Amino acid sequence: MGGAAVLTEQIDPASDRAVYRQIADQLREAIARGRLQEGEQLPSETQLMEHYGVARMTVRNALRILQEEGLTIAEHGRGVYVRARPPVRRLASDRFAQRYRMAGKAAFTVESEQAGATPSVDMIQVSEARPPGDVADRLGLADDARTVVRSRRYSLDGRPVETAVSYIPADLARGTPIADPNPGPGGIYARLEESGHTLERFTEEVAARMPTPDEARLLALPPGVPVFRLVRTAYDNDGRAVEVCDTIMAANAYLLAYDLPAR
Amino acid sequence: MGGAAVLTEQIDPASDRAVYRQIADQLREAIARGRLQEGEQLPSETQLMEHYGVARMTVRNALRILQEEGLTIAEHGRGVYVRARPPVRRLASDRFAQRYRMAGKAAFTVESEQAGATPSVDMIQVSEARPPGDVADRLGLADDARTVVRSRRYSLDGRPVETAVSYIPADLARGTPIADPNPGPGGIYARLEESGHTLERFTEEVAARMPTPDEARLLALPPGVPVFRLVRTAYDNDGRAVEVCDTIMAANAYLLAYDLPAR
DNA sequence: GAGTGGTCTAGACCACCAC
DNA sequence: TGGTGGTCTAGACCACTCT
Repeated sequence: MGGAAVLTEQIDPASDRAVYRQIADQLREAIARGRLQEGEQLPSETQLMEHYGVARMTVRNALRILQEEGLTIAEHGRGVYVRARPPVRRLASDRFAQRYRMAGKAAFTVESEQAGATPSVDMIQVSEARPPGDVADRLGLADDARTVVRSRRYSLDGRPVETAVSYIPADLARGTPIADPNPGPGGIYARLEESGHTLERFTEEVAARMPTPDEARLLALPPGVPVFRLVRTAYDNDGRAVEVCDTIMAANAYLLAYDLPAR
Repeated sequence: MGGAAVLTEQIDPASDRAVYRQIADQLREAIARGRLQEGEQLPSETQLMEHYGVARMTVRNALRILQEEGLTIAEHGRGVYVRARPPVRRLASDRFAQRYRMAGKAAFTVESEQAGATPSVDMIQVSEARPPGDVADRLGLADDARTVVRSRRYSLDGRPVETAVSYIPADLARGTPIADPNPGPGGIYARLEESGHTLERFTEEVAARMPTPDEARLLALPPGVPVFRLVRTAYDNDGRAVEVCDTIMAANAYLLAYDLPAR
C-alpha cells in the first residue's frame, strides 16, 4: 500500500500543460505541503494509472520528473518514496586551521567528530605520475613534472560522501611518509609542515554539476543529486603551491561555509 | 543531418547492461572523445532506431540519460545537440572589498565588467515583510520582526544567471534609499556604510541541488543543470548582521573562489 | 504468489523547425 | 513539406521485494 490518500485531484485534459507534468505537479505539491512525508511511499504506478486514467508511460514520465528533481527515490520491487535527506555536514572555513593539525588530526576526522559521525577512508591509492595540465598550472610546475598522487574515498557512518585526489610535487613528497598510503598523524599537511613548508593559506574553487556515471557509482548517488567539485590549493609561507586537492562531494551531504573579510 | 558518422558500434544483446544504457554509454563516449563536438548535432532518433534496431522509447531513454547528465540539449523540431558550455564567471572572495564600493559600483557590476560582459537587472521588487525563520535567526531578530525585502534577477548579456533576495532589518532601511527600487551608486552596501554601518565581514553558505520548476523557469535552465544556493550574511563593525542575501545561481555559469587563511 | 518498478516494443498524433 | 523531437497509448516480459 502506498500513499493513495493523496490521490484527490484530477487532470485537466483541456490544459496546455502535458498530462504527465500535471501529475508531477500534483505529487510535488503533496510533498511540499507535507501530505506526503519524508520516507513515505507514493501511490504505486498501478494506482496512479487507475486514478488518473492514463497509460503507464505517462505515469512513469511524471515519476521520472520528481526523481530528476531529487524529490523521490524509486526502489525496485518496493515502491517510490519521498527522499529522506541525509544529514548535512557543514564545512567551516577554518577547517584547515593549524590548531587542528597540531592535535594530530586530519581535516576530515576533525569535521566528522564535530558532526558526531564515524569517519572512514577506503580505496586509498598512492602513485607517482604527471598531473593534469590545470593541476600543473596551479602547482607552478612544468607540464612534464611529476607529482605524488594520493587518491581516496571518504565515508561517514559507512556512507560514501566524497572522493579526493591530491597532487604533491614529487620533490616534496618522494621518500617521505607523504608517499606512503598512511602518512601518519595529522595527515600530509602535518608532514609538509614538519619538512619546513609551513602552510600559510589555501584557495578553494567550487563548482557544481551532475555526476558522471563513475562518480555516481563511487558515491552511491541516487538520481537527481549533483556533486560539488572543489579544487583546493595549499600554499606554504614562501608562497609556493605545495598541494592541489581535487575533490568530488555529494552535494546533498555538504554545506560549505566561508568567511570573507570586507576590507 | 545529424552526426550519424559516430554510429559505428553495436549493442551487445547478451550484456547485463540495459540496451538504452549501452546506447547512452556509446554516445557519451563519443562526446568525451570529441567525435561529437560541442554544439554538434547527435544522430536523430530515427537514425538511432535504425542503426541499433530498437524501438523509439529505447532510444529516447538513452537520450534522456545524457540530458540528465547535462551533456546534451534537445531542441524541439531541430535535433539533439552536444551542449555548449556557457562562459563561466569566477566569483573571487574579494568581490565585496570596500575599494570596489568606493568606486560607486555594486558587486555584480564589478564582477561583470571584469568578465567583459554586459550586466543587467530586472524583476526588481522591494517590499517590507517578516523574513523566513532562518533569515531572522541570521539577522538576530525576533521572529515577528520586519525587514525590507529586495528581490531581483541578474543577467549577463541578456542571459539570466542569478536571482537574489536581500533582507535588511527595517530599522536600518526604512525611509532610506535602501527601501527604494534604485538604491543609488554602490548599491545598498554603500548606503549602509554611509549610515554608519561600516561592513566588516561576510559569511557565505553554499549548497547545490537541482532547481525547482520555478527556479528553472526564472533562470531559463536547461535540464541537467543544478543551482547553487548561496546565503550571504553581512556584518558591520559592531558585529551586527545588517543584511542576509539569499541567492540562487545557475551552477553552469559560476565558479566560486575563496581564500582561506591557515592560521 | 502478488505486487512493485525496470525494460522494451509498435504503433499514433502532435508541435516545432527549416527548406 | 519533410524531418525533428514531445506526448501518449496498450500491451509484453522481466527482476526484485515481501509474505
